Amino acid sequence: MTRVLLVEDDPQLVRALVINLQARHYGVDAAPDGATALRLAAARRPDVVLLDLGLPDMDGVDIIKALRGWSRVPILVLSARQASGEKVAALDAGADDYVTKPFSIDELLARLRAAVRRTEDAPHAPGPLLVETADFSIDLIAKKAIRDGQDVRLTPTEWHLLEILVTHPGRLITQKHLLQEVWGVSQRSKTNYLRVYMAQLRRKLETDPSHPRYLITEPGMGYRFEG
Amino acid sequence: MTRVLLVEDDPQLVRALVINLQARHYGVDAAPDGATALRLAAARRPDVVLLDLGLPDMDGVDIIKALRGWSRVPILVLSARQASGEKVAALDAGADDYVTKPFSIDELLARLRAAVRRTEDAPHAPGPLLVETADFSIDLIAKKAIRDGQDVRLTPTEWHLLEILVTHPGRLITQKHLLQEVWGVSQRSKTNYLRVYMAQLRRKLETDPSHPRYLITEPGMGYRFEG
DNA sequence: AGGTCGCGTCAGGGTCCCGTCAAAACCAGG
DNA sequence: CCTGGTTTTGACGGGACCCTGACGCGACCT
Repeated sequence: MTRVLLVEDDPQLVRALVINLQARHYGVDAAPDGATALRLAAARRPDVVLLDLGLPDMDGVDIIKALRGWSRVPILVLSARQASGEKVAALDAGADDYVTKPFSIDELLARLRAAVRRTEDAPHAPGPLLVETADFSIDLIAKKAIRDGQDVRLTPTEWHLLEILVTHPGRLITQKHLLQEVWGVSQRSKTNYLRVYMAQLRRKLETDPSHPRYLITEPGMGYRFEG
Repeated sequence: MTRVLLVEDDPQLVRALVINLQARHYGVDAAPDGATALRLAAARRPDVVLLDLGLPDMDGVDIIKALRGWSRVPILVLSARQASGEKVAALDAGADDYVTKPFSIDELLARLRAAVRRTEDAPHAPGPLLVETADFSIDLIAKKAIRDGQDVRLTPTEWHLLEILVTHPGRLITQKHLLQEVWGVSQRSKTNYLRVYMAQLRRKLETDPSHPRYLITEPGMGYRFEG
């Protein structure tokens, strides 16, 4: 059974959608706000997320980013905003689709089927929520790094960088990609950023920062996390 | 470079989109009708398809079905029809997204980025992503070479050269082509580059570098990778 | 048999890249 | 306005990488 996480604060709309979804044999969890949504997403591991952007407690784009930090679950955004700027922001933050209210229920269901179909075709194992090594462990949901039983304090930039690396274990990530993702620039002239922050991360996580075991440099190309 | 196949019969819209796409460094092929579209899709293997449903020669849904018969390339549908029935039919036939005209160009580009991003994360075999031999194996997406269970460290130039050879197994690659691709020069006077770097690669990958089994020299012509 | 051409090998030097440190600029909260 | 933490710079030393030229060898041609 396909499990849907419905994130929506309007009880009336929730009721209507739940009825429709259950009639099509989807399993539905509902969350009225962002905090609940993130908690449920981690606990229930839905196959697809329906996300209303107009939530009381959090900005919608932040929810998308938070989810994308550890999961690649398809995200369909529902919103009353028709402005293209909103759409672009949500899609670039990692959403898969954007439907403006009011929408046809048939269309929504078709878009939902399309999103689910894609993940069936390419059965990517759902990303781990906890990355563990012999020396430290990274909790992607709680956004915490733990080393020798102690919490390691990471700044937002450090975390963003680390997140990209550990969610693609073994993969080489090019400097261009990292700069684009974390700083929004793709100029090769600012590789100092990378050098400084990689040094920070190694100092905080590696047992021997000058001979890193996990955060590996590939000269001239980029960096890689070895698990 | 990301290659887009644009299927659209309105020359004015084609022109506008081509300009916008090329400005963002996409490679664009254009097809004015369904038959051309299918031929180009097979010949050029685009990374994403922009498909107008209102073509002169074929029904749009049939084009989607024909494509889906052999390819999972993301398909973004453009259409003037707002009726949800059309959308449902297109999406259920295998389309990934459906944008109604008139659309904001920014939104279209954002949806296109979203579609491309998905395939990057889960690369569904545009070729073999893992090249294996009896002595070593090459992981093309992680950019890693492994020999006897050990990681082999390759420099950017070495990797670039190796990548070209192993992605065309058995094929002879001319010196001119290799020089052009890796060093941007096609002068035959600099074949020393090739000699030096081929020697490096053999030393790192072959069990008997002076009698290579995989990285074969074709005297006077070029090199070939034997799988 | 001698010559030529193309290839493999090696080592040195110049250049670019990376790690490191520290100071300046920035920002949010009190 | 001040303060602590964070991000952005700049400078520097060491090492990795790329280019280059020289040499030897074998194949092929004459």
